[in-house]
Amino acid sequence: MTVRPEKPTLAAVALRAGVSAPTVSKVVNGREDVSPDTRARVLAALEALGYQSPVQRRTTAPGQTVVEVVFDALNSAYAVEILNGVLEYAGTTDVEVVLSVTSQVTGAALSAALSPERRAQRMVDAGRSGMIVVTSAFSAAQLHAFRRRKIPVAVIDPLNPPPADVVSVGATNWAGGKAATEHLLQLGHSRIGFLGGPEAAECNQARLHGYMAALMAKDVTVDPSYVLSGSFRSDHGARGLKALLSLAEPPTAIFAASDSIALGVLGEARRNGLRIPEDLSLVGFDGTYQAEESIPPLTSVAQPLQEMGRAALRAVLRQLHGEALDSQRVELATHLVVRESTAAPREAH
Amino acid sequence: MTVRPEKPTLAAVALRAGVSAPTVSKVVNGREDVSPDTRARVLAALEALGYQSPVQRRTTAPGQTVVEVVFDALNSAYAVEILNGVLEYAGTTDVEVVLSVTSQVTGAALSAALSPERRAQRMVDAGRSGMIVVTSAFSAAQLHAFRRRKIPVAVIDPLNPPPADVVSVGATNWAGGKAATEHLLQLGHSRIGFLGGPEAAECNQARLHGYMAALMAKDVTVDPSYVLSGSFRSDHGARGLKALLSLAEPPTAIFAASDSIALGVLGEARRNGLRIPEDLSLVGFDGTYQAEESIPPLTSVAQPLQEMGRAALRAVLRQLHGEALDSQRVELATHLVVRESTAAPREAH
DNA sequence: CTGAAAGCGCTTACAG
DNA sequence: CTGAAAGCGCTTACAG
Repeated sequence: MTVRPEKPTLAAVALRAGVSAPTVSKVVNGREDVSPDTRARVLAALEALGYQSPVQRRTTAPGQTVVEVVFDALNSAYAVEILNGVLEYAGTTDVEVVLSVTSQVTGAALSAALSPERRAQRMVDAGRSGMIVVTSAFSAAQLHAFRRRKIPVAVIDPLNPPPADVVSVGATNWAGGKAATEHLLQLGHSRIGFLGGPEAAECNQARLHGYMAALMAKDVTVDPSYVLSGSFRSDHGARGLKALLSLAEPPTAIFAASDSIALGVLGEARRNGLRIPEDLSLVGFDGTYQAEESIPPLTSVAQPLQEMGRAALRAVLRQLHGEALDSQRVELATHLVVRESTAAPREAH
Repeated sequence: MTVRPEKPTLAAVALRAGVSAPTVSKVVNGREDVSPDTRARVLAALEALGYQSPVQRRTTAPGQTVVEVVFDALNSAYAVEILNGVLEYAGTTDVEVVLSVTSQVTGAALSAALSPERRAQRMVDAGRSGMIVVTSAFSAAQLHAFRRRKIPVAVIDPLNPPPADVVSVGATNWAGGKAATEHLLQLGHSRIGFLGGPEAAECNQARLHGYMAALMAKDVTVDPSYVLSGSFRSDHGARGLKALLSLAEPPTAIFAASDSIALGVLGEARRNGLRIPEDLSLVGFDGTYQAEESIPPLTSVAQPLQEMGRAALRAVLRQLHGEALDSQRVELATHLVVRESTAAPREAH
């Protein structure tokens, strides 16, 4: 827990502020009968010594470790798998998991209204031992505010690049993107489309660059009209396929940067009478049960999502206990799982 | 919060136990130097007065409402939708959501070792304001222990019938089962199979009886070999279809008691070259995005899962605030959503 | 093992 | 407004 060893007392604050203990007590408890001048001096001393009133301390359960997991939304198998990993490790380490979701209308409005400092202070007051932030955009100022209050944070696949000193957990996205594309190249495809997630997301960029690296290694030129970033949701897959099919020379294979995107492609293909894999090969990313259970089962780059959840919690607990981290960046291996959505192109020679 | 108005002091406990305050202090703090006899008397007095040590009180954040949501497992769209409903309402009411899952190996072992009383006491010590139990089997003794400690509980679709005085939230399962079956009858099917969830689960029984009611209303005899209960997971759907197809006269339509079961049927049908809906009509239950995104999109009985989550939290908060409940049983409406997995049977006349 | 006494951190009631 | 004094709930150190 590495807290200030000597917990400051009311008397210590009083001494520093040059007032009596009862006066400090009044300020702490929000009484009115204190002169503005005295109040200011006491507040300064309170802040300087980091005093916590019994009521404040009450909200900080000592001994019990509470980690808040923040998702932008809990609407994908990807998110649920990560959560399950966190929960599993939390169960073995007696850690409480508080769950929150930022995309909720009211929640978002509320947190938007809070300054980074106030938000971080809220976490302290609520007794959070640490935080895991998944797929959300956190400002550097916010992450900094947490650090200043000694709340360990780990981010998983953040939507924006985190500051260098924040622990981040992810998968080998570049290698995964490369493996997916190489698989399609090996089958004989050369017109390969890429349907990506949010352009700013680092994990998406890595997948895109893996895709480009594989193409360039085979001297296949990257056709910019084949690359469509947007979101990890299935509607992007449906719209993306529509756009690709309207090209003069549509791709014969698609690498989708998430299984959800791939499922959107699958649905749109069906509506257009395109068979998969006969007319179009399709590779997804994530390797959730969605890939396994889809019809046809999806070739996909599997991420160890549960392991990522566990790794994030492990990193938070390590920081909390003042242990050294092996690395500020934990990167777990992806691997291509070939199922039935990929085959040689029809016009292959 | 309706807590005991006079919070009991160490001195009061000492008086009742006939010992001095320091002795009670030792017992509370787990010191060894107390005779077993004295310890027993003090513990009895502690229990009788409901004394909480400062450390215990510290874990009970006053003002902050913390609700624990307990799932047997977080492995279905059904569970995730309910959770999202809870989270959404929690966000608007400033309630903290602690998440736990009982099916985890370690977690299950741990809670199995705990007596109902100790488990309930843990919840009190951990400062839980209330609990929402989803699809889990809780013993009457456990639910009783919570009630004795004034922790409001709401159960959603419990695996075992809860005691009459426990608030339960569910959907109109009987009506939903009836609607699904009537839809198939109307299309001209008369050989309709039922693939159900756990036999003991009340929601499953209601769906089964709705199915039977619809058949009986049309004077269709219920063929017992057409009714296969088991689990809500997809593997039950795959095995169930296999079993039904091995019958001398297989059904021409199947009502699956969950979308996951239906997806299992879909996969197995595909492996057997059976087209849906041409060769076999299929109705699911739950109406999650899985039904919407499957190929073909699944006709399904939609449950208002998010609303169920919200209703459960609302019921917990009502009890917490000492407000009267409209009903011990909240039952929300289901409705049939017809998509593309149902059609008239081939040999219809 | 037990508890009278001292002490700690904080709050309350009130004199100035 | 301020703080000396009294008091509260609990713990600690130690005599018996």
